[in-house]
Amino acid sequence: MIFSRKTDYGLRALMYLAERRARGPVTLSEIAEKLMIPKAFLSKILQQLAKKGVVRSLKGPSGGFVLAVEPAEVTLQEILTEIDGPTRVFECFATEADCTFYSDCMMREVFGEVEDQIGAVLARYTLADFRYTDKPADSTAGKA
Amino acid sequence: MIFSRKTDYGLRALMYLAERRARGPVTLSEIAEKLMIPKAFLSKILQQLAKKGVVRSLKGPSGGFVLAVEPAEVTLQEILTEIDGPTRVFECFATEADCTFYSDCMMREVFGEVEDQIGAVLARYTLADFRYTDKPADSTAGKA
DNA sequence: CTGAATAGGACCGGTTGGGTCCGCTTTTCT
DNA sequence: AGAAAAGCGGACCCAACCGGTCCTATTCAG
Repeated sequence: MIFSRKTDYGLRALMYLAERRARGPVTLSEIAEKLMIPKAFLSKILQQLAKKGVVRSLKGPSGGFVLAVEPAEVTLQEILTEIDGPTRVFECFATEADCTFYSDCMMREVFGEVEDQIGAVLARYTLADFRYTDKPADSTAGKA
Repeated sequence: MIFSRKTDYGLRALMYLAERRARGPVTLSEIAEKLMIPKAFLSKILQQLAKKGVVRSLKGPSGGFVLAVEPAEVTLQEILTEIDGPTRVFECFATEADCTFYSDCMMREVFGEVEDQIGAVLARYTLADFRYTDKPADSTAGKA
C-alpha cells in the first residue's frame, strides 16, 4: 500500500489542529491521546511537518503545535508528499538512454501517467475537506 | 513504490514470451538469461502466472513456458493484479461502521477514487502495447 | 530556577520483498 | 528401463524498511 500509517496519523493530526487552530497551541500529548496515536511516533511526524512549515511548534510551557496554513489552501497531495515524500509508483533501474530491455520503454510512460492521475485526485482535496468531528464515543461499543 | 521488482520481472517475461509464442515453449533459463533476471526467482513468478492461466508450462525436455493468452486481450491491470494482487492504496483499520476518528471518513472516498484512477490507466494498456525488442546490445557501452 | 513542553539522535523488533537451495515430479529420448 | 531435461514447490535466508521507543538536550513561561 502506498500510504502508510504515518500518513494516516499525520493527516488526522492535521485535521485535529485545523479544528482547534483558533484556540492556540495544542500539546502533543493531547493530540496523541485524543487520536490514540503513539506519542513518540506522532512527535516525529509533527516535527517533520513543522520543518515543512505546515505546522508551527512552540516550545516551553503553554507550548504545542498550531496549524500554520489555511486548511483550504493546502491540498492532500501536498500533505502526503510532505509526510511520505512524492508518490513514486515504479522504480526503474536505468535512465531513459540505457533502458536495456525495451527500446522505447512503455513503463516510464504508463507509470508516469498513473502517478499523474494519483496526483490529480489528491490535488482536488484540501485539508478543509477532512473535518475532524469528535466522534460519538463508544455508543456502539460491545458489538464486537 | 506500489509496483515491485517482481512486477517488473513478470511483465518483462511476458513481453518476451509474447514475442516468441509462435515458436513453442521457451525455457526458464533462456528467459532468465536474456532478461537478466535471477532464475530461481523468475521461476516463482512464472509458476504463479501459470496457475493464473496467463502462461502455460510444459515439463520435461523441450519443455518451457508459452504465453497462454492473446497479448492484446490481457490488460496491464490484469497482469499486475495477477502478479502482485490488487492495487491497494490505503489500509483502514476499522470498518465503515466504527471508523472511530472521523464521523464520515473521507479517506475511504478519496483513496477509493485514487484506486479507481490507477485501475483506469492500467486497463487502457494491454500486453500487446509492451513490445519486447531485442535491444541493440551494448552499442552505448563504456559510457558509464 | 524550575517545570512543561518540543527536538532529535540512537536504537529496536517484526514484516516483507527479493532471492537461494534442494529434493521431487514429469516428460522425452535412447 | 533409465538418464537427462525441464518445471514444481517447500524451506530457508538476508537486508531494508516501517512502526515504534527511549533518552537527553533545548527552549521558554512563570
